[in-house]
This record gives sequence, structure tokens and C-alpha cells, in this order.
Amino acid sequence: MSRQRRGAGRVTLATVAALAEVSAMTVSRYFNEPARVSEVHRERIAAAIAATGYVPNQVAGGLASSKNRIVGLVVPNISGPIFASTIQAFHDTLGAQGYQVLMASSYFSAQQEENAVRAFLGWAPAALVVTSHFHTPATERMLASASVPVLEVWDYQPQRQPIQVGFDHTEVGRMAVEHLHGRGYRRIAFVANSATGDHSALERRDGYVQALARHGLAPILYQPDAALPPFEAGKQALEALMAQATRPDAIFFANDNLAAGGLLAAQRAGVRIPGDCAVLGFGDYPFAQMLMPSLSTLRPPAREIGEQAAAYLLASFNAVPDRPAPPAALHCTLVQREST
Amino acid sequence: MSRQRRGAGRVTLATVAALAEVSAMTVSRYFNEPARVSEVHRERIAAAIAATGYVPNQVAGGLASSKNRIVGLVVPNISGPIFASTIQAFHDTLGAQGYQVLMASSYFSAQQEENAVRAFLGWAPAALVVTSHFHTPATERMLASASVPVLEVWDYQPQRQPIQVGFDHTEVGRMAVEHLHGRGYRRIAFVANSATGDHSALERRDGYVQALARHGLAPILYQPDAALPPFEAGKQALEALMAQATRPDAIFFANDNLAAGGLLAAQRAGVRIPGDCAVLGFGDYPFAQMLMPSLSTLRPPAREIGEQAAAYLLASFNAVPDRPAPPAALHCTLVQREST
DNA sequence: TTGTAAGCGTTATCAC
DNA sequence: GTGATAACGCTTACAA
Repeated sequence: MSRQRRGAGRVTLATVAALAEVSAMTVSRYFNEPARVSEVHRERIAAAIAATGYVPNQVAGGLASSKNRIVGLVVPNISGPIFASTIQAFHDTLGAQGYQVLMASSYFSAQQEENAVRAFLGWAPAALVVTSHFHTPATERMLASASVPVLEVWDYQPQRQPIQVGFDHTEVGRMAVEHLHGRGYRRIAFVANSATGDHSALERRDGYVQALARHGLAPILYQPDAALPPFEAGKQALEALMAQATRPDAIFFANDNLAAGGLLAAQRAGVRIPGDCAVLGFGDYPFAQMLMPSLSTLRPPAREIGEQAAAYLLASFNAVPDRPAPPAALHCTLVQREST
Repeated sequence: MSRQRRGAGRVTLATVAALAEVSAMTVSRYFNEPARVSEVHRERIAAAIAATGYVPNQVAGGLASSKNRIVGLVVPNISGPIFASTIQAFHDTLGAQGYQVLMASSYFSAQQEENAVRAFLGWAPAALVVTSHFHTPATERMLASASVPVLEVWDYQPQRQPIQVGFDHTEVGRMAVEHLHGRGYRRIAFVANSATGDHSALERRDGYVQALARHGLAPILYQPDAALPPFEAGKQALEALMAQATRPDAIFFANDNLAAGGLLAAQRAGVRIPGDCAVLGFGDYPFAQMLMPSLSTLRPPAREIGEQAAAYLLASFNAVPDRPAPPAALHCTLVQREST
């Protein structure tokens, strides 16, 4: 043979069909609508599959049906404890139905998010999921003109158009203040995330400011240096706040990593927690319970977000063209431990 | 029109080609070998792409070229701190070259790993990466007959066939013993992982047993209940070991989650760390430095594994049919903190 | 229940 | 440098 055929030697539907002495279409039906294949043929096909080790080519199938069992997911960080539960639940729920999840980290950069969305679009995914509602104009355009379901997770903005599965971050800020105020704290500080671009953390701050105002209290805001890793930023924040003339008696950190840094710095500085100063985190990362004192924090419905997002997508895949009702807003819960 | 065309309205290569008044092939070349397209055409094509928002369909391209820019990765847990750095480095390195990473968690189950590998094979990936060297026979068969590079990461077995990027876990066990022995500890216990199926942890145990024997010491092994989450298992282990007639003076935990549980249980039981008993972990999870006392641990070259694995694959994609030289074994480093 | 033909959107190949 | 044509492996649409 002078001219090499492209996919020489590969096991395809045709290979199996020939072995089972049926047409390729019958083998295709065997996988997609087995009930419509006769018993005899099913057995012959099963034998042929076992003999050849055939695995259906999803790429070819996806192209032919223009239905790719792929979903794209962009989060600020695919490793790291913040989105771990969401990712796991989302991934496992969709994976159980034969969907693959394409993931990308935006690292809190709208530009990187845009790149990821564009890359995902090339795979003609069955759905696209992004985190929060801060996008570049180009991303907005791509999401708006995508012909597939688009979800925003880990956020909830009542008036906003795309389907959302998440919670209102300003509510979280208010919950933090109510908890601390209820326990008698009055000079309550907020420590922002060192990662600029974390807009959700700023919404938690806004909620904190609102709730303080309702109680007639003034906000005490601290912004760590942008370059610092969160744990170091938390240390810096606690030291700076404790060096002020009027010390806060409680600190609400934008996340648990920052709060853990604060806890350690407090211990070194001889600041007793919660006696001299209460510490409240956000995220309920797995280590929150391991710290000493254990960290009070606001627990986001991380697993629920992943599950509901996946369930919503699966429902909309099976219910085209009608779309299922969008999920209701979720809520954080306060986990009180020793630090407040 | 009575008969609806399948992909009506979608922007394809043909759409762009028509607009730019060139053939589809020229547009294809514009993306893949821009140098071979004339300046004039490049400009017209760029304009057409901008006007239509065209994004190349990777699925169609992959089918046509039988070169999918997809890599499958199976780890015990895609969320969780253990593989976080490896995943991130692997993902980012490959992502920068336009590859997508399909991920799956085996949850330490060889059967789930098999399912994941089979599912990935359907996407005709450019490479397959699995964790450690414990697979079902079916998985072994699929990996052996795969026509693409297969990598085993997070492990290193000198004699083994597939390319490996990782470290020898028995060496880690020996390092743990040498460290503790060097600091004067003699009754050194090992706490296994509560997750059965974590074969790597058992290899660390084997190394621990070997090294103890060389020093003429007897192993003290503790196996937590299989059902327990690691943090709880660590607590259980410490309590059980401290209730024994002759208490160990050092404990090497199979991972940092277990060790963190041990630290907390020690504090509650009034066991001073490291005065009464030293505690050594494995993994150097991010929280190890946040604990009190901070946790001494063995740091695996997690990021290096991800980077080297990705780099090796990229090299082999570009060097077909010759394959680059397999990477050398990597090593853990001991991170001494307060707990030893 | 089964099969035939056409097409999914791209790239390999070869001719110009 | 450019284009026509035939794959890639599967599914839709329709016919038998």
C-alpha cells in the first residue's frame, strides 16, 4: 500500500459492525437506544465489543450529533479549598451522567476568565459555568450569544439575567456583623482580601458596612498589600489593627486563609482570642476546625451550589427547548467555634 | 425551507472563508500555519473572524486530524490539598499550549480509576496520566494498548515500565524515621490512612518499618477505623496510642490531615507536643504552618511533578515518533517546624 | 427492527 | 500560495 490510510488499525464502529455482522447504525443504536436493537444482535454486538475492546469515539459522536457531553467551568482557583466542594459536587454529579468537565482558573482575573471561556467555546460545550458576575465585555458578549445554557455560580444578584446558583455576598457581610454585634462586639473591623479582583469579597465588605451603619457604628477597613499571600496578609492585618490607638474588639476577615494568619499573629503578639479580640472568617475551609482556637466562620453552601448547578444543567439538557425553573437563592450559615 | 439543515446559523470556517473571499483551507492554514498565508489574505481573514466572532471547532479539528488537544488525568481526589499543586501546575502548563485537561477522582478505588480511564479513552486523548501504580487488570490492559503516552505520577518504581514522574514512597518512610531517630526519638509509631486503597501510604509505612529495623527498633503500627474522616482518624489514633502502657515518643502520620487531628487530640489530652510526643506528617498541606504547634512534615515535590509531567508530554507531542528521555526520580524534603 | 445516504466542521493530501 | 476533494467516526433523516 503506497498511500497510508489515516486511521489505520483503529477500532471503530465499522470494525465492531463487521465482526457482529450488522450495520454500523445498529451498533450505534446499541449504545444510544439499546431497546431498539433485537436481542440476537445485542448479544453479537456485545461479543464483538468485548473482543475488540471498542470504546465509542466521543469526538466523532459529538461532531455528528452536535451534542458534546462537555461542560466548561471557570472558577478563580481550581485547586485551593475555596471551591473544592463545589467543584467536586459539580464534577461528580455531571460525571455520573457521562459528562466531562473542562476546568480553568481565572486567578481572579477577568482577562484570564475571558481566555478560558473562549477556549471552552471551541469545544462546543453543552453548557458554560462561570463564577460571580464580573466579566469583561467580550466575555459578556460570548456568554450572551452562546447557544447553550450559561450559569453563574457562587453569587446571587436578584435582578441579573443569567441563571445563578449561589448566595448574596452582601447578606454574608450583614450576617457577620449581626453575629458579632449580638455577642457584644462594637469595634468591628473588616480585612479585605489581598487578591485584588476578588469582587465577591468586596460585596461582603459592602454588606458589613451597611449593617454597621444600621447599628450606628463606623467601619474599620484594612486592605493588606496586594502582593502578599493570604496567610501573610492576615498576619499583617492583625498586627496593623492591633497597633492602632483604639483597637478593634472583633475582626471579620474576607476569608479563612486571612483569618488563620490573624490567629497566628495574635498568638505571637499576646492578643487573646476571643478575649481581647474576636476573629471571624469566611469559607469554612477544612482547617478552620483544626486551628487553636478553632475558627468561627461563615460556611457557604459550596456542595449545594455544585450539586444544584449540575442538576439544573442536566435538567435543561433533557428538557430542550423548555428550560427548568431557575434555582432559588442559597444562603450561608454561621459556624460558631472558639474564636468568637 | 421544509428541511432544516443541521447546523443552521452556526459560524464555521466556511462562513469566514466566504466573507474573506478565500477558500476554507486558507482560513484553516491561517490558524495552523499562518506563515504560509499571504499578508493580504491574513488581513482579510482576521477582519472576517472579528466580524463573525468565529472560534475554531476543536471537536471537528480533532476528528479530522486525529490529534485531540486533550489530556486525561486521574488522581485520588481532584479537590483536597494533596494533589492541588500537582493539578494546578499540570493544568496551567498544558493549558498554556492550548490543551484541555480532563480530570477524574478515583477516591482511592481502582475500579473508579478504571471507569475514568475508559471514559477518557472515548475522547481519544493525546495522553493519559494516572496516579501511582495500582490498577485493575483492565486498566493495565487499556493503558498498555493505548497508542498515546501514558504517565504514572506521584510515584516512582525503579523497575516499572510506564514513564513515571514522582518519588519513592518507601524512601519517604525512611526519611521520616531518620529524622525522628536523629532527634533522639526511639519509640516511633506509624498511623496509617483511614482510607483503605491508599497504597502509597502503605509504601511509606514499609519504608518506616525497614528503617526502624536497621536501627534495631520495633514498629508500632496503628490503623484507624476505615469509615473515619482523616481528621477524626488522627484524633482516634493519638488517643489510642497514648492509652497504651508504653507510649510512643514520636508519631509519624500517613498524612497531614491525620497529623492535624493528632495535634488537636494531644492538646485536649494534655500531651505536650513535641515534649511528650513528637508529631510528623506527610504532604505539607497549606495548613501545616497554621497549626499550633506548627506541623513538621515531609513535603512532596507536588508542583514539580505537575510541571515535569506536563513538560514531558508536551515534549513527546512535538517529538513523535521519538520520545524524550523519561524524567529522573524526584524526592521529598523534610520541613521541620515545631512539632518535632 | 434494520439499513442507506448524507452530513457534522475540520484537516491531510495532492494538484495547480 | 491556494484550492478541490476526500477523509475523520459517528449520528440524523429517511426508506425499507
